[in-house]
Amino acid sequence: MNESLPFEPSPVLFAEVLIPLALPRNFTWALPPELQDKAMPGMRVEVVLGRNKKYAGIIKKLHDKKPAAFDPKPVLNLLDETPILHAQQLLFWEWMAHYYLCSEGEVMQAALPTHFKLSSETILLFNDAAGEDFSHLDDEEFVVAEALLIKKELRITEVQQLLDASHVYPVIQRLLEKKVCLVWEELKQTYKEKKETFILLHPQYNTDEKLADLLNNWTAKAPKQLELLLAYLHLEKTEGEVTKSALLSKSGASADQLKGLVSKAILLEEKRTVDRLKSLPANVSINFTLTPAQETALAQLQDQFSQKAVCLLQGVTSSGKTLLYIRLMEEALRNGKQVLYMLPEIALTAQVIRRLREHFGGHIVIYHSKFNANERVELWHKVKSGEAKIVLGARSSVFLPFRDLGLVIVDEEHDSSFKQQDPAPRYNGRDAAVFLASLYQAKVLLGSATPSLESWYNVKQGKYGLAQLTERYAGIDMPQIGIVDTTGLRQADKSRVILSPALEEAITQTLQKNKQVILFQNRRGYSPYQVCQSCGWIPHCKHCDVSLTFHKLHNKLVCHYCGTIYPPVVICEACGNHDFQQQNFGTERIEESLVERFPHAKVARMDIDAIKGKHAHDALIQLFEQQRIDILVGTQMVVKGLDFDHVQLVGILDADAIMGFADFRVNERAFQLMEQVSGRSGRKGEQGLVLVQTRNPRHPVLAWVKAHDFETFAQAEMSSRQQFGYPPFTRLIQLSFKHKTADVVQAAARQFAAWMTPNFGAYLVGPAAPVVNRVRNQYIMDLLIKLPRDLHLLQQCKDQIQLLTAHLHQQPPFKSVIVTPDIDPI
DNA sequence: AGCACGCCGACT
DNA sequence: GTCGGCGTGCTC
Repeated sequence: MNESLPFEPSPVLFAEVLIPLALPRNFTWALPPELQDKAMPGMRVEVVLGRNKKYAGIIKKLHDKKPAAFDPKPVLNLLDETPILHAQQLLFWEWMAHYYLCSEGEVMQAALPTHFKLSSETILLFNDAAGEDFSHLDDEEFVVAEALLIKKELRITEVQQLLDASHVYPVIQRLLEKKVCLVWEELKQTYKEKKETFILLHPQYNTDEKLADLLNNWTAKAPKQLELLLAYLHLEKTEGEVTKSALLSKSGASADQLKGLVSKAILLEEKRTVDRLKSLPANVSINFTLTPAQETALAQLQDQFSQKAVCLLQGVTSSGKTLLYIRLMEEALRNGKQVLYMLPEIALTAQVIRRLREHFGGHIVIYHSKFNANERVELWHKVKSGEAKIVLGARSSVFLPFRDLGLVIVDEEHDSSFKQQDPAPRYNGRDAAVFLASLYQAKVLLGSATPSLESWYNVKQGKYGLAQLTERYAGIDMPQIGIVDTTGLRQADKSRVILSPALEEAITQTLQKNKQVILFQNRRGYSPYQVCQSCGWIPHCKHCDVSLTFHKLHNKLVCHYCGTIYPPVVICEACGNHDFQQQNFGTERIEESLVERFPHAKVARMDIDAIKGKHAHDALIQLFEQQRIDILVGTQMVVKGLDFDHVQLVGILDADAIMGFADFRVNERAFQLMEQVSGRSGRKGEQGLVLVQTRNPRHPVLAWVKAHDFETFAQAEMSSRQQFGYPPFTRLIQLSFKHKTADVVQAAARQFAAWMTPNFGAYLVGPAAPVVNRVRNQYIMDLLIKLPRDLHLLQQCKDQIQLLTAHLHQQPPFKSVIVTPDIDPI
């Protein structure tokens, strides 16, 4: 019966496991017989890596090929009974690691909620073999040894409580040497279900009669308890169920009074597991009609989706793109599919959420950076089971384990915040979403008023479908744009002008009409700093090649690159003078001068410094919506995801700061930004006005913005991109080399470039030192590669980069040079 | 990412 | 003479 047949599948013996680390390749563990028929890809396993470090890894593959080069260690445990993700996630992670040149472990690290990752905790075990003779121990060692003898094991935190927390490690070290104890690592499950105590009426009063009996015969004693009981009965009637905390806070009773009722067996306490994500009724209400223009666009999209996986919806600001999204989402829902709606984090405002909740209620879940780890685990499960139908989230929501994804919407698709900059994986959420969708045969809708040139190119190539909305909703005109030439204008103190007379006049008029004003200030290059009045010296960071930003609120200097905080400078390091001034050209300074000039207007500031936490942001938006603020000054935040009905005037205070960057995307960014900003002006009722202050009024971008002419802009920009060999006509890869010695990075980068030259010499730019050439005491060199659009060449180049990086690390002088590839840098 | 091993400087 | 710094390499 059980003889082995020649074609019988061999038993699965090994598991390729992903570990949340930047390992160069995936590792393999052996599955002990008792786990072999339970293990499945996507389940977490407990494994030991190295001496005794434990990790929760994820099984990627099961196989029976014994590795030749090493003897795999055994998997200790299966941590899940069912996989925590779908097969698509593993494929998605693999693609991302390959495409963005990082390890699958790094992708896993970014993808999984922290509580799935489990941290290991060091445990001290008593070594029975050492015996109980502690005479050779000093006082502190003795204390720990005694405790260990009794408890047999201690965690580090417990040892810290036993001793003076400052020096537990040396003591543990000595105990280890004297063999009194052993260490072991234990995996700690950090996800905790949320429990809440509910209050119930004791079953002995389960009929009205018995209850009435109890109330009628209440003794004169304990009137407070009677009061509490009545409060309970009221709450129970109105809310259905009563939690302990709600009862106590609403009745104002004390915990002791409740305890009294419980001990008399009148009320009962019961602990129940509850859901952290409050659920709303899950009904769909689509109760609006589309304009003819919207209907046409919707039909176009539906038509194109029959042939194309990705469509672009280009619609001018307030053309009602969201209504089309809602229609498509509803359609996906009707087909039993899930929807991922991605937008830039900063645009994920209460206003946007409220608007979608109106239509989809409890079908929508939100995923953003303010979520805590426990909430993320619960959301993960809801998405995996398919219970959550629509996910509204930022970049990282592409990692959620969709069961049956039917539609992905990437709103504000051009936004650069979809690209993750710092820790690997340096992925673009929009592009990753397109790939993810392909795994589910789902459709992707990219939406923007000012599409990225990459997406526009894909439309022109026929790869993406297109629908356009060229007029604003409800027949509002596009705002009128005025260019204010500030050349020659100077403030009394000779500093650059903040408010031109023209803008001041426009503000006055707008305020007179009881309308609101938004003033936009690009933050870059406008951070407050300290400067010596005698010699112009500016304090710099000790570890980075940047000047320090002055934070007025905390009266501190801060390095925005490494985060180091310094006290304000009093003595100039260059000339010894004591004459320091704070230059603050930021929104703060603008706010000050507005208050001065418009003393009766209510002015508020919205930037990272003024907004602490999401709630302050939402609160400020509400105040502005309710017209309790007249003038709102801010950075990017004021233009994303917000619609205000009474804004009549938008001022762009310094367009030169937007247009003056030395980077090939300046024009694209400038156009996008100004178009987005001006879109805030003129909603209900009349046409809005936008005033752009510049010293370069003939800049071509301004003309396109003035005409709201995306297509002409795109055409012009495309031809210059083509001419200079930039995306979308090429693919970029940026390599950063970092090392603590300037000469070493330089040599390494040059060496690397020299090795690349035979195959890719024509495409290299640099190596060169970036503008900020030292961060955290590491010198930096950048090498840019501009590849023609050719998938084979791209792959070849990536392979070559990985090979040469390994090769570089074999050269003794370059061993510790860090090489970071950035694919499709922004 | 940890962690151990190993080779050079500032102390008992 | 030793303690300890961190540079380097390895972990299935």
